[in-house]
Amino acid sequence: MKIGELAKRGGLTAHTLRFYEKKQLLVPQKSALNQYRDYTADDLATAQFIKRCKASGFSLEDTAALLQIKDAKDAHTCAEAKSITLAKRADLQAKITELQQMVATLDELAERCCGGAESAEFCSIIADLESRFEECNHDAHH
Amino acid sequence: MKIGELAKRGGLTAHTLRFYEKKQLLVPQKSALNQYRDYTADDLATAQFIKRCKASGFSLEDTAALLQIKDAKDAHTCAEAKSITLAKRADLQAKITELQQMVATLDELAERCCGGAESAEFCSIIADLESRFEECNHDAHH
DNA sequence: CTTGACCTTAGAGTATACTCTAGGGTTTAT
DNA sequence: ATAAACCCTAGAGTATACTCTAAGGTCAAG
Ligand SMILES: [Zn+2]
Ligand SMILES: [Zn+2]
Ligand SMILES: [Zn+2]
Ligand SMILES: [Zn+2]
Repeated sequence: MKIGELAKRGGLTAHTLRFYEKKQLLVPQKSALNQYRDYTADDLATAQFIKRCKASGFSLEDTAALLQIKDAKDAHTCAEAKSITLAKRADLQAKITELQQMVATLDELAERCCGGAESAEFCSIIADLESRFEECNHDAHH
Repeated sequence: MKIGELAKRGGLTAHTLRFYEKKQLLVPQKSALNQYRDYTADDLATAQFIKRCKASGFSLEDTAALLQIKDAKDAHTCAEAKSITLAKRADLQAKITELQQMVATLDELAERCCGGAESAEFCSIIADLESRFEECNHDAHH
C-alpha cells in the first residue's frame, strides 16, 4: 500500500512515516516503477508496534532497540527487553517524583494567596518567589 | 557586578544569563565604558526569583509573566498570580497522570517477562507490544 | 486531457531551555 | 608588558519528536 493508506490505517501522518523512515524505524520497499513507498501488512504491524511503544512511554531510541529485538528475536533475550522496560520505568518514576514535588510547591504557593482582584503588592505567591516568605497580607488590601 | 560574579553568586552560568537577557527576563545595565553588563543586587534577586520559578515548575514564559507582576505589583493582582500558579499546577498534574499511566503499562509489561538470558522469541514484552498479548512462554525457553 | 488528489526529495521550522563556538576586545596581576 | 582570566556579539548546536514547505512528478476519474 502507499504511504497515505498506511497513514490512514495506522492513525498517523505520511510526514511522520517519512520521519520514522529517516530514523530507520520503519523502512518500506520502494516501487521500482515510480519510487513510491510500498508498505506491506507487516509494515502496518510495525507502525502499530511503534505507536504502542510511544503510548508506553518509550522514546524513539528505545523503540528502535525494541524493534531490533522484535525483528530478530533469536538474536536477543528477555533480559534485554526487560532491561529497557525497567530503565524506562525508572526514568518515568523519577520524572513523576520531580513533578509531584513541583505540584506540592505550587500548592503551597497557591493556598496562601487570596486570588482576589486586589493589587499584587502583598501577594504571597510573589513574595514567596522573592523568598521573602511573608503571608499574603490580606489586611493590607482587603 | 559583572556577569561572572552574578553567575557565581546566583548559581548559574554567564551563558544562561545572556540567554535570559535575550528572553527579556533579566536585562542589566551596561557600562558606558566597555559595554560590559553591570548587574545590581536587585538583578541578583531577580536571578534567584527566576531560579525559584524554575524549581516550582514554571516555564520561562510563565516566569516572564511572574516577573512582570513582581516588577509592577501595583499594576497586577493576586488573581493573576494565582491563575498562573493554578494553571501550571493543572498542567503538571495532567502530565503526572499521563506518566503514571505509562508506568502502569510498563509494570504490566515487565511483570510478565522472565528477564532471563533466553531468546526473546517468546518474550511477553515484545508480544504485548506486537499486540499478540500472549504470556511470556516460559516453558518454551526455560 | 485536464484537474485534483496523491506521491517524491531536501531541507527548514516548531517548541523548550539552554549550551557552546568563533573571533575579538578588556582587565588584572605579576 | 605580557599572560591569564574575563568580557563582548552573533550565531550555531543540542535534545526530542515531529511538522511543514517548496518545487515538482504521478495517478485516477470524468
Ligand atoms: Zn491577596
Ligand atoms: Zn496573592
Ligand atoms: Zn522469558
Ligand atoms: Zn520476556
